[in-house]
Amino acid sequence: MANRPRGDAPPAGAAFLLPQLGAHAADRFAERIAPLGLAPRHVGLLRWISHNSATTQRDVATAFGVRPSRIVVLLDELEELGLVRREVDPADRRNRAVRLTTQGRRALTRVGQAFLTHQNDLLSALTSSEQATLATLLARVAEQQGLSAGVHPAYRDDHASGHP
Amino acid sequence: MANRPRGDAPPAGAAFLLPQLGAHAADRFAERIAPLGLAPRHVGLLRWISHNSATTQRDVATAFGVRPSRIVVLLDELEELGLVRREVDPADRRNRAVRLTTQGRRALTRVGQAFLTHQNDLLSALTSSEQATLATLLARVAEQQGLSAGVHPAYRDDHASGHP
DNA sequence: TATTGTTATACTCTATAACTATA
DNA sequence: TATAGTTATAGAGTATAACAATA
Repeated sequence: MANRPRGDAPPAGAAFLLPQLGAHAADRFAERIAPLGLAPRHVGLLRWISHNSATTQRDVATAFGVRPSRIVVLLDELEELGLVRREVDPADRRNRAVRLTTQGRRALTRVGQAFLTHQNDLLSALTSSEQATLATLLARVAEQQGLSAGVHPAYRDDHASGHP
Repeated sequence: MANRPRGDAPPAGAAFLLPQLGAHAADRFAERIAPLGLAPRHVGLLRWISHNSATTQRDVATAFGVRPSRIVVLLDELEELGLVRREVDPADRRNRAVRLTTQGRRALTRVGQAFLTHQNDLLSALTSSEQATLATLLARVAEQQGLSAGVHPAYRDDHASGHP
């Protein structure tokens, strides 16, 4: 697929390679978890829920910096797969306590395995010490650019601040 | 925007950072060229046209591995901006010879400047020798993963092979 | 009949805003 | 009235397929 346009010396710097490789990595990972019925956008959410049992949807939305209605859709999909449960909070019936099901926990384990396989394959061109160097350099760039460490690009949102 | 979900030790390996930083880099570059009326998906096309004057749209589609109708839309946008011209080939009136206008050449220059600024900012956390190391490592990963050097992720397509 | 380019249609993902129910 | 969650609507971007013009 996609031959290289001939007759054009392409830039080979990191700034050009990053979007290319980033999209590639995301695609490969997506392929690996697709059989589980999951997409990358679900993974961060699953992880969050597994670590913050019974959070409210509002909390999730705030934590990821997205609108509540976005969370609704994602949770619908996860609930459809039986990986997540919404329970009305008896104390304040407006709140939903979101929890992982047993299936959800199992799915998260499989996602973790898929990620390790993916990682191995993606970086197989490099020795482990080179992989570490790469990770360090990327982490420094990420930090300087103000990227928060745990947030997957799938949760980008424009609403950022203020009024809905 | 998008706080880091608390209580969760995030993976910090290259495989996790790549999609995150790749998306970030793409977004930042997109912001820089947006004032020109351009998006990342236009850039590779502009560059191709500048190096292969009077190509046919079919050739472009083949080179980028996308369907011809995709090229139509992109060229419509570039023509709208006055950066590109389609000329009917008198020899075979089915073909359109695509050329950069003077404005198109100027735009491409500005895009190049924008890219340099972008690159400087994006990698400012690293020394130049570290930037070179990063580029080398990324290039090796890209090559092993079968990524062709000149193709921007904006041109990904699923049709890959065979029959339309 | 085969090929180039175009148009029309549909689908995915997400953002925005209106709405319901609780409080 | 204010807040949690939901539903409805709309928009961007792209894939797919039907189509017209030309060969």
